[in-house]
Amino acid sequence: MDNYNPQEIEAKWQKRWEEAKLFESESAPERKKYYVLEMLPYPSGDIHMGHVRNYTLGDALARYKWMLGYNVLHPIGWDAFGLPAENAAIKHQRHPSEFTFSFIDRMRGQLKRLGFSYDWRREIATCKPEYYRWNQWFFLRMYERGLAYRKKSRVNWCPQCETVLANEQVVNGSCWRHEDTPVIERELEQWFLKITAYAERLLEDMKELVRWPERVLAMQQNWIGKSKGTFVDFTLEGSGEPIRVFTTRVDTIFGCSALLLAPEHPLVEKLITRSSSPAELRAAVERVKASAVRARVEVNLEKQGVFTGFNALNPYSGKNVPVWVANFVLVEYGAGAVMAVPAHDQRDFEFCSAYGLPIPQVIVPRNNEPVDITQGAFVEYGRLVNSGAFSGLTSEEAIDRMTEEAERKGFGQGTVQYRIRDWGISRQRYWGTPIPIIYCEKCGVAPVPESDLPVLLPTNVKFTGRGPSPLSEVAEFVNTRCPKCQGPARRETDTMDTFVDSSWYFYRYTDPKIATVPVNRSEVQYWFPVDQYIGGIEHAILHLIYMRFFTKVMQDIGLVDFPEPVVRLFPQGMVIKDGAKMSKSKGNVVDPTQMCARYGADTVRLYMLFAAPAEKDLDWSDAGIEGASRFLNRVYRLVQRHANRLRAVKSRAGDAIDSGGVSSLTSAERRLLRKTHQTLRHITEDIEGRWHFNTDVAMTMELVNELTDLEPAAEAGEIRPEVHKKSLEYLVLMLSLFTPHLADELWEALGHSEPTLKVQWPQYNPELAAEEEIELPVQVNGKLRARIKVAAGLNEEEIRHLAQRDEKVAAHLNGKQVVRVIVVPQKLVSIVVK
RNA sequence: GCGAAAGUGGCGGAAUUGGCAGACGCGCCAGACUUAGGAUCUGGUCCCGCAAGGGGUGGGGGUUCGAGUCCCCCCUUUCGCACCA
Repeated sequence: MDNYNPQEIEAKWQKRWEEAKLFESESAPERKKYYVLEMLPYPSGDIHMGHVRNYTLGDALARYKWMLGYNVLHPIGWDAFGLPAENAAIKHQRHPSEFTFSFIDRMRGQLKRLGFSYDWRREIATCKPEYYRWNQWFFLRMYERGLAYRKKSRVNWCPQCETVLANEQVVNGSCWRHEDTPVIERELEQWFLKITAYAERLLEDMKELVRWPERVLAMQQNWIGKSKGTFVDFTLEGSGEPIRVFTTRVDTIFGCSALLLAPEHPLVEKLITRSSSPAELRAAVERVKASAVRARVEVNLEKQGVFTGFNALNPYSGKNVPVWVANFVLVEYGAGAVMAVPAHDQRDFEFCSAYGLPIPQVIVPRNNEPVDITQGAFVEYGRLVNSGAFSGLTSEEAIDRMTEEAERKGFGQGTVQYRIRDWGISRQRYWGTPIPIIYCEKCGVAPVPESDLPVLLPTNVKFTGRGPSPLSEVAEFVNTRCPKCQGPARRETDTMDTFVDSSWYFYRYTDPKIATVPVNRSEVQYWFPVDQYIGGIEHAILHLIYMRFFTKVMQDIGLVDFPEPVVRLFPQGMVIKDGAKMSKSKGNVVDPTQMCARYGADTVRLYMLFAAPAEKDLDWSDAGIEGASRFLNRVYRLVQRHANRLRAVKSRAGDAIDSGGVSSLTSAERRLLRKTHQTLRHITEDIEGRWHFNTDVAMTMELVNELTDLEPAAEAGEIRPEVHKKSLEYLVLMLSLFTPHLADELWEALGHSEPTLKVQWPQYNPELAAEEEIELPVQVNGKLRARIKVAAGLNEEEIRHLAQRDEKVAAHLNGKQVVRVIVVPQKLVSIVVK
């Protein structure tokens, strides 16, 4: 018998699968479909273990659904635009597309070496004009609808990337790609997508996402950050100009002791001009502003502010409060100004304490317990005091009534505010989708006509890594004609954030070559929604919220007729080594390709599934993969030992043995079939539900142990060949989800000609899976005293007697009074004595 | 600081609804085969104890016949958010 040779087996089956076009699927309205989607990789050079884990999970699911008879769509592609290729271009003075396409070729080979069941005909690369022209198309549609707009804005700038970062790409004040590079702020004219217009729908439609993990929804909810409150207009003393503040606690407004403006608030400049000592005030405001900028990067910076010298009138109390500029007030949220209520807001408390402003209490606890507001703010709801006509109301009542009054008298209104900001997509980079906009001196901003798409990236570009965007230095690109007046004009030279690419790529897979529209409606109709999406938790907010946003826009422009693209989401854990994320700098990277060369793809895949539950982090262990390899060797030898003998035997499928003629089985056969069907039951139920593939693998190991233990019985004729073969076949079919090459090899050895993917997933037989004799533990006063063996169907009364008659149990009952006997069917017996 | 998740042998992890804690694998120990073993096979392996027995799921309390699982308090770790008014 030959030894298990994964290299040979895997090459053989990959070739056959490809020749048989095994993983290619077409829409077929009469067939039930299943769309398995995995997050597409960035072509960074090599597949890493995180990808392998992600794709191994998807592959097991896809294979399972195939065997159940579904028409399965299982595609892959490349998230091919992005900074690393451009940075490499700067370093090596070669074009980013060279790196990108050679990396794609290399990584495609690595994925193929792993034998994943992709329909490679559907492969896409987002950096190809055939793809990115549709990014431009989407941009134009959004522009028409006012969803794409330009504004001058303060942006996060990463000095390392030399580009703008979206808010969500800033992690703890640093660039998400460069942990040690703090972002700085810059003012730039930028393109934005109006995701805020969809805030409510993004929130509302979460109700449909019942198969998404709670924590992802919680993160998104937090990110959208809806809060209900009231706008209140204070009046600037002297000029009478209104100053609007936003508050969620209008009930506390009688306790307001100052009005605080963000340093960037437009009124600040006016107040400086009108000030009696403008120079001094300007300098002070600049200091506050500087500390505010720092505070956005650092944490817990001290609250600072400066009094402007002006007062404003509180429309409820009729009292004047001083107007300050404060470093912790955000200009872009709410109204850019807040009322400071130190007794009932902790931040205001800290601020007012620092500057000696009064701290009047206007809320008392409902139960009238005293609170000490000299130590900190009382922030809970309660009952109003010292609040004029509103005194005595509860906070809830007061918020409603006071908001009503503001609306009636015209100095404010109820409002809903969101934390989410519009999505800035401009990047001062080359390797991305050009934004299809032309600037004409006469006509202003003009969108590129749809018939002129795509706006192609020029190829003759210098990558210096310095100065403005590379595109702005390519005259042939920049200089163009205005689509309206045909006069000379300039092109937009910024490119799009690559999150645009990944917001709709999964639609393109359904018909990746269609040249007339971004997505083929009838194909989408058939394949959507995505039944299962698998990927890293790190995309919980960014990618997964942009993707939802895009689908809603697509719904509005009539491309699709549903609001949510993904039914089920599974975020898998990271692959780590020695407790840390794998990274080149730490030198703890394990290369999947090397592991394939050493152990074979099946071993790598099995280990990925076995080492940890799929949603948890997986700590790579060299000893662990050895174990997986050893197991597959055992399986190979086990099946091959019997293959010759059993090849011609017809396994008993669907006949008396399977359909419940349990009494016709020998006890060894029963034992074997029980384990077989228990394993099948476990795996079937687990894939449909929990996704603890580690326990599925463990169960197949137990089955292999059982098959090994029963070999003497098989040799002695206590297990008929057709039963033995049946069990081995089921083992192979179950393993085919995890280790498909080995499974197909063994399936062939057992005398079959078709690949396991074409075989129907077996159904477990509950009667065969059931235990006939159960070992019941017996507890006396909560302590385990004995185990009794009883027939599975025995009634409670008989069990009760058997338990008490047991020798060891009786010894503990001796001389005591039995108070209670609890029989839990199938589980245990608990006897309480006094 | 706020929010979420988690804490089980030497290690990765099982225990799906409150019911035999430690499945399965790694490691380790002993043995078999062997010129050899980083191959393979067999047996053992939570702790204390010769045993009977006792203890044990981060710590402390509680509910229950019975708690890894439920409740309260505390500790630790990871992740997310971090002046959002």
